[in-house]
Amino acid sequence: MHLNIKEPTTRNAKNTFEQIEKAAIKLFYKKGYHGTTVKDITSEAGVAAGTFYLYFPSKVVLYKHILTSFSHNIRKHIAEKVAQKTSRLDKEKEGIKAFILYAKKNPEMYNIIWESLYIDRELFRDYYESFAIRYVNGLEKAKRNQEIRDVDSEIMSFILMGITNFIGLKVVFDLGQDNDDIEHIVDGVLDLLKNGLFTK
Amino acid sequence: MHLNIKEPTTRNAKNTFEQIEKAAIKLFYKKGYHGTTVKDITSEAGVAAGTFYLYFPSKVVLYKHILTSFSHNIRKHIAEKVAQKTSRLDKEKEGIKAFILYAKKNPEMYNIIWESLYIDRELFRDYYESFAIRYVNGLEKAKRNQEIRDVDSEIMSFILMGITNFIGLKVVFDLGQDNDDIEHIVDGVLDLLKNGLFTK
DNA sequence: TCATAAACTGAACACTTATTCATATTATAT
DNA sequence: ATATAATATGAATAAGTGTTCAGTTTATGA
Repeated sequence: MHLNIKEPTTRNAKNTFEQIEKAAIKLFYKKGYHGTTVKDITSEAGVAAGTFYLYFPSKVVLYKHILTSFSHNIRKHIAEKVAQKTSRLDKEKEGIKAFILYAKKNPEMYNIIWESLYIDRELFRDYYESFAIRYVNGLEKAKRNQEIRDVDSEIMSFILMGITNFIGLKVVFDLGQDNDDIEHIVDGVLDLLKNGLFTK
Repeated sequence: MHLNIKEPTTRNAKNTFEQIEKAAIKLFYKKGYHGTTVKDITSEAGVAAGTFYLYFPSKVVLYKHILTSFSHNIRKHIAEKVAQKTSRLDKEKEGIKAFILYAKKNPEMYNIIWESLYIDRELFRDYYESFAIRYVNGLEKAKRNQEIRDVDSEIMSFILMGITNFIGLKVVFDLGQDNDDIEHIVDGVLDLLKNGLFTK
């Protein structure tokens, strides 16, 4: 996917570029993609409207650029954290924890990734489908090592993505209570993965 | 929440009203709220642009009306199905199944409910927070009956909502494979709730 | 120092779109 | 049958917004 973004060369230009990115992330989060005008972005960034088009050919390209960047960062962040652990249980725990902490620190991520469903449905599909594929690989490996039971990996990957996403949603939007005790929340998830929900 | 919708009285007017609703659901699903114009809706409904304003004071009010209606219907549908079962395990299974089947039959629901995050964040909050409260009540009762383990009900309710939502997402958007075998998918979820993920 | 390129400006343009309203048609009830 | 209310029309309006561009400022390198 070529976005035709003009990368800045000089230091000043790099700063302008970054100010525009930063302003857009802030505003897309706060007011959504459609609720944010190019004027809003350039004002927030402290530059003139025309400056926007020195770097980005259109508003939607800036959005895609930010989405791609977020998508990249969250994956990388989780992968790095998970790689430090050896057992699948520890990997799962670390992955969930990393996701939630990242979401808490970057609350914009949610709005921006989910909003892709209403801006470019293919991006949305790609994001979750490729995330799922990665997950399936990890689960298959764990199955071979007999660390996890003989589950349908693809279904399980969507289950696990659903859990982390909705727990993240709870934390980011502060739905319900006790959203500061991340350890407790992660333990709650791990408890289910270890012991199930029902009594025997 | 008063939407100031003018309910139609005569039979013909009722038909017009419904055509507008139907057209809007179709188009909001296909092109999103912002991608759909009032002209689009009235054309699809086969009426003139001005007719829209006989019934709805604005485009956003129509959206809220549809969202409220969907939100009502899905809850009622699940509640009815769940009420037929006695054990918590059967209730959970039936609830998940009902949600997925409803989502498959009404794929518009997803777009429309999730899009509320970008149209009226309070509606989004209310939807998930009240859904969670209902869930918590059910889980607390099951805990008292010792049908489920001593889990944090609120965390568990977001876990369960996340699972059903993302499994629904998979089915509706046909992500990955085997999205026609709903029984198999539901069994996959129940397997986790019964036995957890990890080997002992 | 000075020529050249890069970066920036902001008013103007072109287009879209939610909403209004004067007018016309259709249904209802007496 | 006819007055009245309900329903419908669609062109006009008014406001907003993504994008362009001619002109200006700033940085660079020889």
